[in-house]
Amino acid sequence: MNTHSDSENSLSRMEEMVSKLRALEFRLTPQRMAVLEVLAAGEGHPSVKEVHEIVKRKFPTTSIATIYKTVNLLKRINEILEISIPGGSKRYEGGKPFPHPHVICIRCKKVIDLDLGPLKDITTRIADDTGFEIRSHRLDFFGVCGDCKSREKLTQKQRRQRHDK
Amino acid sequence: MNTHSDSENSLSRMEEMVSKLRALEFRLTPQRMAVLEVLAAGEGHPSVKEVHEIVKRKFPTTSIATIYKTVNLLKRINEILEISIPGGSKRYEGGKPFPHPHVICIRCKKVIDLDLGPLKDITTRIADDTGFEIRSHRLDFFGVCGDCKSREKLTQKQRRQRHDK
DNA sequence: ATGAATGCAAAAATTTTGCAGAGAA
DNA sequence: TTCTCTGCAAAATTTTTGCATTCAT
Repeated sequence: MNTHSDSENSLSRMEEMVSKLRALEFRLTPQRMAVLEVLAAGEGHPSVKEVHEIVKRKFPTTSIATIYKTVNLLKRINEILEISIPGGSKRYEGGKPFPHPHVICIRCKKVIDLDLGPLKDITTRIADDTGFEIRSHRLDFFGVCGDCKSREKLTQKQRRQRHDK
Repeated sequence: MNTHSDSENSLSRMEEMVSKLRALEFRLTPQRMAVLEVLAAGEGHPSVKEVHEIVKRKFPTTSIATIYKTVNLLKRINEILEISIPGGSKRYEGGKPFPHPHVICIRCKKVIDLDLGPLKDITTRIADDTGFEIRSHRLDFFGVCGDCKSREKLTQKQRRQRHDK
């Protein structure tokens, strides 16, 4: 683990986000800062609802519309990454706002970052082949995480026992 | 192009889907068959709404709920692939019901299939690294297609002219 | 002071669900 | 005949939008 560089990272992500907003002359309201803090912390991959819950602890009157507006703003200026989860709501990631692969549990919707090399070669080839101007990509793997696998085995065992009776 | 093998492909996809449904003892209603036909044809990547439009031509009273139910059934038994489009509704593909890469236009939401090799090696490594049992993946590239690029250039030119006046 | 952001409520958009009746097996 | 599927309407989700008010700059 590397807690030190993690907090360094969140600090700098916070600074980066704030600079970008300032540079583009967006206003730094308390609610907006609170959203930034949640996403810059880089802990997990929260949904809008989860961000809202956390922000409301500090500013209880914060509306979900404000969270949506802020998250969409941050997405538009490429300061957060949006991850769509089949069968779940969208998740947001401020720690690494560039495309990178994930592993997603189809049971508990847990999201884990992966670190493969960049797909630059493939991207270039695809641009050449299709005439698209490629701007981003997503590479996500879906499966069942260790925890949910154990739970499934338990359930199977229970089911078998029930049948055996 | 290869129209012959295309229609062969849709024929066999249709047969495959029907067999699968029969094997699992689902009923082959006219509405269900119509949905199958649309998706087995493998033309494009229609949304539920688009499938509904087409099915209604033959069976005008078909409800959108039936389309949702059928599409979700086909997804569950792995006979169609679901593609989530950021800023758009989900799309479905019956021609190639296994994970494969796409290029998606972020302007007009056009979807094009790609044919890269399988990601088997990567998948195995990820399973080993994360303890996940990997069941599927998605690899999609986002960009602006040739058509939309031309349109954007036109708009830019118009904008420039307006400013130059 | 000025214009942008907030909060609220209403509206959209998408998908799911319950249930009575129709129809495939 | 039986049990699944359909169609309809209602509900649940998720996200967007309009507008008066507040507030950052």
